[in-house]
Amino acid sequence: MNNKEILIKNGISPSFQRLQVYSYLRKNNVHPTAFKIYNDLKKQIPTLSKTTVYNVLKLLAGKNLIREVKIEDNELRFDAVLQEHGHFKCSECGKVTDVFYDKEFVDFIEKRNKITDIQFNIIGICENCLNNKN
Amino acid sequence: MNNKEILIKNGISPSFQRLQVYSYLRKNNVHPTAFKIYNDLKKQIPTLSKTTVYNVLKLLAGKNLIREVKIEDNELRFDAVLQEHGHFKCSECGKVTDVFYDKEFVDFIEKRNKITDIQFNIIGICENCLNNKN
DNA sequence: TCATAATTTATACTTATTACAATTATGTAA
DNA sequence: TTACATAATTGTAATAAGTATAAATTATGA
Repeated sequence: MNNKEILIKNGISPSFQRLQVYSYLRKNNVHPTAFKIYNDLKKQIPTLSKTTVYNVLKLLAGKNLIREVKIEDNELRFDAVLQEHGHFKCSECGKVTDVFYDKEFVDFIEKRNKITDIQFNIIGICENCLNNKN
Repeated sequence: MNNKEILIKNGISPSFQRLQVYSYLRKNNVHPTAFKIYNDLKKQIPTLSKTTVYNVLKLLAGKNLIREVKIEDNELRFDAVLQEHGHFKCSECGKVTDVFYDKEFVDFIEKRNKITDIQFNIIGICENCLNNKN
């Protein structure tokens, strides 16, 4: 199923801009901010508006096609990998990588509460940056 | 060791405002936002400035006496419970409660990377709100 | 008491996100 | 095809959290 079909299946009419934003997120799996998405896509779509990007992101997140990722203040990032996982952000190089964790204790919480979102973010310095320092 | 002594021990001169903010966080373990702290304390300290609250919070966080907790956009919350744990925020009543989790896989990550902060936030509907609905 | 440093305060600024109204595109019935 | 209704996009202005800055106040120590 391609990106266009996924949008349609989720009740989103696949306009050009929506398809571009969604495709960008699925291709560039780097947890970009809204501004980065806007900035990168503007090269291909010069008329693109920042509001559109925010609208589309909100729409996609509402349909659970992407996930909002909150790591640092003033930057909401987005992720098209839906499998349950956390994130590690290197405070040196800024890269955000995925961290997959055991579901056991999440299941425990889920027994009594209704979970709608999990944000698991680890901030630190990655192996690569640690080595480059010495 | 009382709050004043803790501040001194961590190299923070215990001014009235600093002591008030720190004591507030230790007493009111509800993960308040900076604005809530400011608003509540202003009743006792009418001259209190928002900037002071932000300054003190930053100072305390820098000395690891409190932890910044990022759960939803546009609201940075603060926590004086330093034991490693996550948070569950009920999207109905807004309450934030603590969730303690197994350290095993964090240790795994720590073997190769340097961890400076962990943000583990679960958003959902709490038992209480689920029951009240029916 | 006075000088100096530390702290607090008020104001202005930055920046991510949202609200809103105007414009443009799209799909359908005549 | 045309006209119209609806949906989508755009640009601008507003909102609000957090920060920078500098002035004012307070504390400290000789």
